[in-house]
Amino acid sequence: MPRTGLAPEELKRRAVEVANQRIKTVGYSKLRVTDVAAELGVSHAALYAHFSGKAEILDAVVGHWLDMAQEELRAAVSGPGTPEQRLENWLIQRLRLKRQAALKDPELYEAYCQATDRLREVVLRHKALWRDQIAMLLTQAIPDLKDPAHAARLVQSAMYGFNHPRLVLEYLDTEAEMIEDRLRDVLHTLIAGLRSIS
Amino acid sequence: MPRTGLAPEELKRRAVEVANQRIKTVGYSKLRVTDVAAELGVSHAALYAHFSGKAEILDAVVGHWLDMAQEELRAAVSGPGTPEQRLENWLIQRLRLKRQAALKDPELYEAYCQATDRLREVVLRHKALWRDQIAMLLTQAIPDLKDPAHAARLVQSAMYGFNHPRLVLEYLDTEAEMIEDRLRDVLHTLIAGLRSIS
DNA sequence: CATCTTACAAGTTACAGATTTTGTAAATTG
DNA sequence: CAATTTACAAAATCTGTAACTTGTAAGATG
Repeated sequence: MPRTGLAPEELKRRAVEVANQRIKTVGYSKLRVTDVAAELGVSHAALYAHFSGKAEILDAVVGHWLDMAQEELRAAVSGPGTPEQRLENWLIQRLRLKRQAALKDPELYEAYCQATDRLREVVLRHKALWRDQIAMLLTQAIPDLKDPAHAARLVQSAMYGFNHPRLVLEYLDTEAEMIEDRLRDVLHTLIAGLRSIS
Repeated sequence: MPRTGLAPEELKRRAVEVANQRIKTVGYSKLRVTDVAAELGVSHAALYAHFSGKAEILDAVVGHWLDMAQEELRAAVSGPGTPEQRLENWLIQRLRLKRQAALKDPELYEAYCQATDRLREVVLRHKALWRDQIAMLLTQAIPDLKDPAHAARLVQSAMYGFNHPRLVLEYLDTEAEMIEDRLRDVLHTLIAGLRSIS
């Protein structure tokens, strides 16, 4: 019988919640698993029964944040407008979410940047997910598209300069509208290109 | 009369040369203006008569390196092939130069990265120069292109994910061919798009 | 009198020892 | 016996201090 009176899953959930909160308040670099454990009222060693280490806790926090973002993006996919407009919306929305996160919770965003730098599995999983979404929208936007997966990778490559977490940070003090206009420009030119080639 | 027996310009040239060499050997972060001065046989304060500070020396080193790169790229512009091929060549060449620099002189490349991070004037000047070259080649590749400057900015935006100094570093252990193929893909799709819109 | 040196304040880095933190294993508890 | 704790080694971080660097100013020199 667990002395915390919590099911393992519940404890994990709470640990992630506490870690998330602490990153926001004390900062990413000062997150200590000792403190998280203390706040949960257990010894730090107890957490090692549920997480393989600090990295896995961080991954869970970042994963949770990515899941939230994923959820918000779903709306753009099934929203109104032509497929091309929806793809544009989706890409713009993704960029805005990152910028907002970087402004509102810089420390949490830093955790995401670090996870990206280290190519953590959480981030790779979401990148693949995003590529699938782009492929789907592209297929709708360009009916006779030959290789959606290839085209999606192409679009993602061209968008990397707008979407890379660190570059988003770099542009944070640039007018959002200017960046979004450029993104749209690149996207529409690419789509025109893909249409003319198909 | 200068007690070094050197004209100001000559001393500046030598200082940059020494700084360049020292970055390569002892590393960017360990470059001391004291050491540069010592190697030139003058007191460190003497350099402050010629440079406004350490940053300006670094800028001169990076500027010199960028000028070399610029020189090497000129060949691609006036090389053989269709304008589209020349543009492709030029972009690929630019990427390769960076990758080679990052591999061969990592510390010097780090200086360049830092200069980019801090948006030093040297780097901005060269970015504008590059954009002009792209605009020129685009004009040749797409005869009835309406707004070459705008198109060049578009291409540069889409290429940013390939060309940003830090991202080049990030991809350093990825197969060059794979990245170059993606770059070509993006470029040709953009050109196809620009053609179909014009 | 332009060029350089010495002298100096303010800031930065280097380093060594103390303290914390991380992660593991053996012991404990319900 | 699963969940947790205590105990502990290894790694990372903090702290205080000495040495070094940067940049400035006042003075020296050809």
